[in-house]
Amino acid sequence: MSTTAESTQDAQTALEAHILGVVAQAIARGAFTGAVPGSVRLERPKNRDHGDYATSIALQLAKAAGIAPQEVAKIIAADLTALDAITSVEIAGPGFINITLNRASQAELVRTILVAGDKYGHGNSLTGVSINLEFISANPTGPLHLGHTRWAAVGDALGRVLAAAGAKVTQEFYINDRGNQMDLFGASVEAAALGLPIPENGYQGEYIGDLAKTLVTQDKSILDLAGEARTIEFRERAYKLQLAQQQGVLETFHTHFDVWFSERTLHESGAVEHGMDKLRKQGHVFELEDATWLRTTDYGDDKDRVLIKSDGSYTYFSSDTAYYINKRERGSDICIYMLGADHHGYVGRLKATAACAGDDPDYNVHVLIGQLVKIMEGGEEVKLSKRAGTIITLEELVEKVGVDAARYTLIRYPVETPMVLDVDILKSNTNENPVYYVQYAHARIAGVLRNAAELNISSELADFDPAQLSHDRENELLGSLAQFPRIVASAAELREPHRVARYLEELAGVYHGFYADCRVLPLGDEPAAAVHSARAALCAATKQTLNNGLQLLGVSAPERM
RNA sequence: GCGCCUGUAGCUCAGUCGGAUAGAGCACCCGCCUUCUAAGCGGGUUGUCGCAGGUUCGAUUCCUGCCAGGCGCGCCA
Repeated sequence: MSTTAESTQDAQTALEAHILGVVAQAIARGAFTGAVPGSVRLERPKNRDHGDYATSIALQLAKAAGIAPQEVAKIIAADLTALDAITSVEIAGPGFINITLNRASQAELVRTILVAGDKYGHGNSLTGVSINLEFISANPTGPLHLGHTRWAAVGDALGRVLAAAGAKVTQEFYINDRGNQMDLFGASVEAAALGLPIPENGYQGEYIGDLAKTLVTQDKSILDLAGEARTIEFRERAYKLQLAQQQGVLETFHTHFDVWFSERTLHESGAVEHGMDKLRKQGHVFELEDATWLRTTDYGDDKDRVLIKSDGSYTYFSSDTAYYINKRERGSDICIYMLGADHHGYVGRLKATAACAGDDPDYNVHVLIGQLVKIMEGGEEVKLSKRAGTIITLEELVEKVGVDAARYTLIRYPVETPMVLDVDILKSNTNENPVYYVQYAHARIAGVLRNAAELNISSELADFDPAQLSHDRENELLGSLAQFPRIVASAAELREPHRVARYLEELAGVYHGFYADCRVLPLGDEPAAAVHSARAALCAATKQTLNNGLQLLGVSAPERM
């Protein structure tokens, strides 16, 4: 194996390729019969007695070979031992091949990590792919609530993960600033300002009164207007205020958007007509009972969808289709939608819309459906209701538990998990939150490295001797650090940023174990030795990896706690 | 009725292409600070992986059916 940084960075991949070569050779020379597999997968055994890596390839090949899996394993194992980086190869159980690597060669990973710095873990599996990531997309008619908050955290983290995998990511918020809801919103604020009852189905929250007050305080002359002009003015000004409020809250939540896309502009710019032309040319638009429809049933939707109602007005769906086409024309290869479970019925029509536009719905459209978040408080489920005033806003959650804990807690579960947040635990017992476990590991290392610097213990690569790292705990830590790049790659590929959080918890645990058993700095009058520098460098590499991982989640990596 | 999601320890939940004795945190019990952060470490207790079949060397994982819970099926947005 070469000693370049690149091949070291993914020693596992190199080893997998090597084993595949060995298998291919064995089959070629007739050691056993069968087809050469497409790939060989190594896994990290749960039990450390099973070596650093294990593969079940012999079990898979045994049937075609017509001999016992153990025999196949023996043939493969015999050729593997020739590799320098491999210390031992053992056959265990029904035919697993367990591989133990040379510790010094594994320790070279420290060099890889420190050279890569904040790029460690980044890859190129999505290089050249342009991804539009749309999430939250709330009406600008009120504060962001808990459902939005889950997407704010997960969406932003996913964007970071996709970018780390090499994709060109556009994080986008679609502002639903058109239609009945906006009108009701404006009328509600107007009514509040005038001291009139809120219109039927209008917005009831306290914030409506606050908005009204703010608007009147800002400019009393708005009350001099009359009729429709006044209603419109309230709507427009309240819209601006509410949107700015959402934007401000998201900024403090470290959730970034590259594009704030207004639904209105789709109509004003002619994008809706343009989109419809395109669909018409593809031959999927038809007229029925004075309405204009898109034949989404051509592509698996349960029913066709109306684009233009019989009264001549456009449906929300028409905006959606135009928006999709617009995204694609702006250069996005893949459009990711993050929707709540109450919108899962949209998947079919979104995919069908893409197909109607001539795209491949399996590639160009990816819809993530997030289950709703349940809230427990005082041992009871809090029913979220705008009318009853029991919605929990993003702002409130952050006030209660802080940005880091809120983001981390929401990110660490797969979105299809209907999660239950116990506000009491988050409020009263924040130490139990795993985010502190991970952050503490980072802060602990920072402390060690500060002390190392005072003692003139180098954690620099120039003084790094990989042969010093041979303790089981060091080896375990190196093994865990080595996983990071493929964790990031799989999180990106599967669109599951929670994998990064779970990995960080594991890494932090492994570090804490190392810390307990391996003294990094010299004790008392003990002279500084090479092992201290090596361990300090290992600490620096771990700190870098934790930092990179937390960065992907948008959670801070504190130097002190 | 049709469709999507979920069902794993007392609680909250991990467990991508099927792998070895199914894991973590919390909770409970017992140890560990006269030197690098005890927000930590080590040990112990806790399971019909919803139920029943099927596929195979092997199923928590894949397939089918059923049960339970959540959500959705507008010329609303």
